[in-house]
Amino acid sequence: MEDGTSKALGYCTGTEDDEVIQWDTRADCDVRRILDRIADKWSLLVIALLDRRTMRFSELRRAIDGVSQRMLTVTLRHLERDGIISRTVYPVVPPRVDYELTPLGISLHQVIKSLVTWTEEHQREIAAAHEAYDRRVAEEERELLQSTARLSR
Amino acid sequence: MEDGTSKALGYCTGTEDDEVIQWDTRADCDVRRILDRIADKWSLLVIALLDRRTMRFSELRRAIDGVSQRMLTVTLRHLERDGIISRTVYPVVPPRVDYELTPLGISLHQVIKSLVTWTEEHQREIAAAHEAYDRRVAEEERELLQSTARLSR
DNA sequence: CAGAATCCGGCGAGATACTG
DNA sequence: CAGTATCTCGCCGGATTCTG
Repeated sequence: MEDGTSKALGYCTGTEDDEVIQWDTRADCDVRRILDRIADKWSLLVIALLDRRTMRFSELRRAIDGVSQRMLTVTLRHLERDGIISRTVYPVVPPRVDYELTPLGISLHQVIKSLVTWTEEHQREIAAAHEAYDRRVAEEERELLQSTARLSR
Repeated sequence: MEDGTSKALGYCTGTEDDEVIQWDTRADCDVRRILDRIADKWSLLVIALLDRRTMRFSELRRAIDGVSQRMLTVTLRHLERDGIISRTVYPVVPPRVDYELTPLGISLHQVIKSLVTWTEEHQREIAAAHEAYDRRVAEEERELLQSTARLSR
């Protein structure tokens, strides 16, 4: 846990050449953490769901449907540690735990939204790029096969 | 390769309940791809570096310093397939390959920048959250140990 | 120089079983 | 209900070796 933090710091402070790079390599340590968090398979879903209201563990589990209880726990712990969500335990039987976005989490959600918007706006371009790329690769493969056949005859 | 795409599509279209979730689960397929890309350990660096100018393979390799040639290749292929960067091969000896951001890549870089900005603006809050969380966990651990000791005596 | 191919070690994620 | 604990297995990423 703590050694992960220290390792990240060491890695970042260990940048010996500050010639070309300006904001990215330095920001790497912090940016990477956040990016890894929001790019995490489940974090996005959790943040999106909690944007509407506070939810219980099993509620999230059912809503996401596909997440293992372990990964949901891990995800929630990470988000909590980052201050993105808050966790409230009610000392009742049966146990009840509520999760909700913190102000920090809400502001993060705004940024994420803009990213999602960008993606939605450009998904056709990306899909087209995929097609073009795959077609080009297939074409090159065919040419390669033909030239090989030409050599062997 | 291609089965990955079909699998992702199948996974996404396989959402049977459209009750609570609105933009995220549907966007999951496309958003996830982009997020996985920009959250990828090296993609960010590549995009940031290419923002300034076109670069050769070995230039990127040297600039990033820490990336293996394999991962750089994989990263570049992914970005190329997504239409984020373009790859230009010059048929000369020794071989020369230039990489540069496409218009799509440039626009993505803008969005990423805003995310980085958010991160930079909130890194202190996040660090504080980390400290608070770790302190709280340590505290609970201590209490647990004390109650255990109390029981055993 | 710019990769492709291969092998391999670590760890992240799933499944299962157990607790308060 | 809301988790922990443990085990296993897949695959991701690094190192190495080989081409055009």
